[in-house]
Amino acid sequence: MSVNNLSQELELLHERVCPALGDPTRMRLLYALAEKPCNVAELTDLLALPQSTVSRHLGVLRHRHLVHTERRGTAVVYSLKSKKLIEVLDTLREILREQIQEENQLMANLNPNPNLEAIQ
Amino acid sequence: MSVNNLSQELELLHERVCPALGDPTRMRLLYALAEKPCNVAELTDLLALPQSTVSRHLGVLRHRHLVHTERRGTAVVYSLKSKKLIEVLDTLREILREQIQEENQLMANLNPNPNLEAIQ
DNA sequence: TCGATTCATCCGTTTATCCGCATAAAAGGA
DNA sequence: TCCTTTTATGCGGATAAACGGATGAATCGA
Repeated sequence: MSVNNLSQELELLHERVCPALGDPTRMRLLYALAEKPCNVAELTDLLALPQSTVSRHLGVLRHRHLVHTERRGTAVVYSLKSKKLIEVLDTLREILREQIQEENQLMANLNPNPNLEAIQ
Repeated sequence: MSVNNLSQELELLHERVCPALGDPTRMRLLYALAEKPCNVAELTDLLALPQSTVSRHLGVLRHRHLVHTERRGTAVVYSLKSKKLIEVLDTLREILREQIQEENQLMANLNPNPNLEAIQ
């Protein structure tokens, strides 16, 4: 398979990689797996969500080859295939933090001393 | 505003940053703006899509404060607020390329000499 | 003030995604 | 073989997102 132009490559990216980042539950799963490999039951406990929900989200990651799976008896152990998704998530969190900081700055300028006003 | 735990932060990320990466048209817009600031008409030409479609996608980026806008007469010039989104996209493309390479490897193992077979 | 230009938004339609119960499928032990 | 444990999926309903034509809003020049 080859990718001929940017537009086509981004289409592929949207199908095959981006869905990993499109849901907060999947992001939590990725961070959990970055800590250590886990089976579905462990992840279900950790996230405190129904098993079918967790399995479905893991399926999204698995079908896109973003995680590795290994059967251990009746259990299936999931692990992260590449740390790069975590790098990406960390960078996105930096962007979020910069945004929030910028908002706070704006608020401070509009309302120089909110505490005093709230007290009095 | 403050973020107390990972789960909550990821929820915020999903609302405020991830939508930028959730659509191939928006990714194209981000790459276009990384080259140089553009107004909507220029982007509409570049992407060869209806103006309303382009404007709507720009709105998604603008409402999340991921791009800067400046009115120039009747035109509105959009520019990228941070290069970090481009870094993220580039890393995602690396992940995609690794995936594709891995698939090709698998194919090669299953079918050691596809060219010969195709010819003969 | 009146058109022309440029952009944002409204609207109805279509498509995609998420949820979780219920159930199927896979594996192991009795 | 039958039961238990663990995981994956079928299904229907709810929600969110994308699409693009039509229209509204902002700005400029005449």
